[in-house]
Amino acid sequence: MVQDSVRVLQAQRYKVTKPRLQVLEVLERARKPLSPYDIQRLLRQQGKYLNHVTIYRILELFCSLNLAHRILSSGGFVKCGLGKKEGCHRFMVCRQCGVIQEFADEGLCHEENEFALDFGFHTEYHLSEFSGICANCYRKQFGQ
Amino acid sequence: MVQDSVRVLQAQRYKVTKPRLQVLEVLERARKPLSPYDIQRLLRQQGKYLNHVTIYRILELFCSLNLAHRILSSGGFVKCGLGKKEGCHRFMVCRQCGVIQEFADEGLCHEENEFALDFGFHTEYHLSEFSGICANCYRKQFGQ
DNA sequence: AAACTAATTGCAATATTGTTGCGTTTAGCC
DNA sequence: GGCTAAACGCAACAATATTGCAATTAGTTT
Repeated sequence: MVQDSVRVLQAQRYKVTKPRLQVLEVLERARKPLSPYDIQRLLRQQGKYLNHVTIYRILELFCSLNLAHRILSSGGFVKCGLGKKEGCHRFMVCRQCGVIQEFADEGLCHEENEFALDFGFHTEYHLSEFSGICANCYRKQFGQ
Repeated sequence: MVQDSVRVLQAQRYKVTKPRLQVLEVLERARKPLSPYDIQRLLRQQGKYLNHVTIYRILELFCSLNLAHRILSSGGFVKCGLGKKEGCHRFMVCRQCGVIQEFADEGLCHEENEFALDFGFHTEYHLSEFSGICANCYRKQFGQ
């Protein structure tokens, strides 16, 4: 999975540096929104040090390349699934375990746009975040 | 409109103070997302001074009473339309003039929940923000 | 209308988060 | 191995947010 992101970097002539790989790995493993300072803390626990400025800049780059995305409700960053269409990001955040899932659904996107258009609003970009209980936590809590 | 909010405060035995009224009025008039410090600046221009801590606390209260809502994409606060169902806030933010419109749509909410449920995700709360061009700006730009 | 009291506000100090400029290091290339 | 632009680290700073406590005030009671 990290390898996919590396290919995107290379394709755009961005250097594949140690800091960038480290941030990718942390995001990959977490599968939860991490703030820049979260990332710094996690790396420090592995004996690796990155300056926070570096982390900010790396995350900025990743977002611009759609390798990462910012979860707005918490401010944290998550690794993006690749190949998602721009303009429609849908995240489900489990309030119990914090795990996030990313989805793209053409149909729903279209309907949302139509809905807005009924009010004369021309949507260019929309984001939705669902907060609730993920399948895993639900099973644990209520049995299957 | 401010009067509606005042009634909510009174109903819950919260004091109707000068600072709270001032914040309500600023939010009411702006119809755009304002950060705590935006609010402080705007009030100062009217010769009124509020400590930023006070503003933070007032906004926290307003959000808990559903009198205000935080727009996540910008971090600003907007005055809520009253009587909206909890669990479904939908905002359209005009990227040109910044104006926001709030909507509640049962049908769309339901569909989004169903969509999530297909992935085993039990939605409790979801928020969407649409960014685009409002009816007004669209008309100005492209004629009616 | 004055006094009372709990809620609210202001203040000071501090913590957290985010940004900028510049010198040093390093990845990708020859 | 050396070259060079890109990337990183550092220092300083700016903006945003939080906490504890003393002073004030809204709403009530007398």
